Amino acid sequence: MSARILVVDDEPDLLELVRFNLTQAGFQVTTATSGREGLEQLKNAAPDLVVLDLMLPDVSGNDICRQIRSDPSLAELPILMLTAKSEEVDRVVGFELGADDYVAKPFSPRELTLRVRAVLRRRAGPPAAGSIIEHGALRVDPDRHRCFVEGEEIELTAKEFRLLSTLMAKPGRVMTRERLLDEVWGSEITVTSRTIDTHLKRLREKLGPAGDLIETVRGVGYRFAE
Amino acid sequence: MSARILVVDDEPDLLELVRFNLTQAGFQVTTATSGREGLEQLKNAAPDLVVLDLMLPDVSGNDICRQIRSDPSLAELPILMLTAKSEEVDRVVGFELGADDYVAKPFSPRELTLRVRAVLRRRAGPPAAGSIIEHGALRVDPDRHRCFVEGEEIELTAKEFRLLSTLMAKPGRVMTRERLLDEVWGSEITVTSRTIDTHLKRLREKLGPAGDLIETVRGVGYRFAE
DNA sequence: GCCCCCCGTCACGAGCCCGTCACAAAACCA
DNA sequence: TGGTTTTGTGACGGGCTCGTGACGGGGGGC
Repeated sequence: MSARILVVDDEPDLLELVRFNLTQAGFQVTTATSGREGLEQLKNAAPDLVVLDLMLPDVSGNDICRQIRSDPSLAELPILMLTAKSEEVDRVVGFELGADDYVAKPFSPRELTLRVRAVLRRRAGPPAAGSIIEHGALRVDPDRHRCFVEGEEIELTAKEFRLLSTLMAKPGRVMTRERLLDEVWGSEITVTSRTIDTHLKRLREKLGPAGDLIETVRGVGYRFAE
Repeated sequence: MSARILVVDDEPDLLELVRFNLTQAGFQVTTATSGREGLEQLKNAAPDLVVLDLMLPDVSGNDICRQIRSDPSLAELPILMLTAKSEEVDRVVGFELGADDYVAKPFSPRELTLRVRAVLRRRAGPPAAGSIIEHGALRVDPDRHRCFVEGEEIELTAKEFRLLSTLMAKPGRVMTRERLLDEVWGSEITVTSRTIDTHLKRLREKLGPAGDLIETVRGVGYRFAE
């Protein structure tokens, strides 16, 4: 019933922290302290999700990510990346590496648990249809980190993508700026709420005509059209 | 309305700094200069959140953390840790013991306030079960921030919407102007009670025939028809 | 080292929401 | 019926909110 999670990190303290919290949250957790060890375990018994530190001494998180994605039996395995700097996230969740989501250090245990659950939930969806969210001419594929407008791919940055996904997850429902800060920025909330405006402007710009689907509710927040 | 926060720190300067900024941000702040004193206050009157220095002379922040978490009546109390060093170890220890977030010294007042708010927000959970309120031809959907009269959408401003929602929440019950000021305007009571009249006029206007559902109770206030 | 991209901030401007005022209307009281 | 109090209403100015363009910093790729 409960999902099995492999955590790979070379720092014993951090590893223990993650293990402790995910166990508390009801997951079956196994650990590895190096990339090599992690890959070994993956071959023996594939878990339902991998939490992977980007910075590892021997095999980097990048390499592991790539190896997982290129192995047919593991290609669909959800990956949650731990990154030291939030600037790295573009590569991580972009085309290059194909992680499902990321959590920037330092993170709170609660946030980690939430994101693990979110990724598992997405993956657990109807296997054929995947977890693609589609509204009007807009199509978003969280697993692949891709976005299409009328079939044409739009390249979004990590923040833009999360912002759009969050809004589209509950169509018609107003999200306050505070709420968006929680969901998109997570624990790294050192930004003005006005920052959202800027990202939204860029997002609308990139989406072109479909940008109108994101509605402004003055004095309240933003809403994705139903 | 505004959350109560207990700040525990042995450094008077820092304590004052935190107290000042959180007070400015609209919180009710109480302070303690030692772990023992902090625990004492916790037992007397539990706040909504504790800001806790990890390094305290008598009882360490860790111990307080542990004691809070092991006390059933306090187990859910959000804790924000202040750590002197941003090293991983502090973070790990704090989190493992159940702190909700941490702020590394030196920190900016803004960051502290932001994190306090974020923790409180997360603990508060989703802002009420947004059930649709419906009476007669009028339908109000707080989640979507939408209002319909006989199926046709009426565009309301933020204040108008809150005013209508408040009145509709208790149909048949008279709301005094003071009450409405509290509920709709909240802490910013810098408004004449006559302002309500104007908003109500505009609201009735927009609602058209359904505007009659808002009844005036002379000398008392307003009431939504049953 | 250089350039590019992403991100966060700021300043400016437009639009409109909001609050107030003054006056009209209505209700209450004698 | 007249005076008083309370509420409705129209108009107006200020200020808040949001959109937008520009800028700088920081990191990675080349």
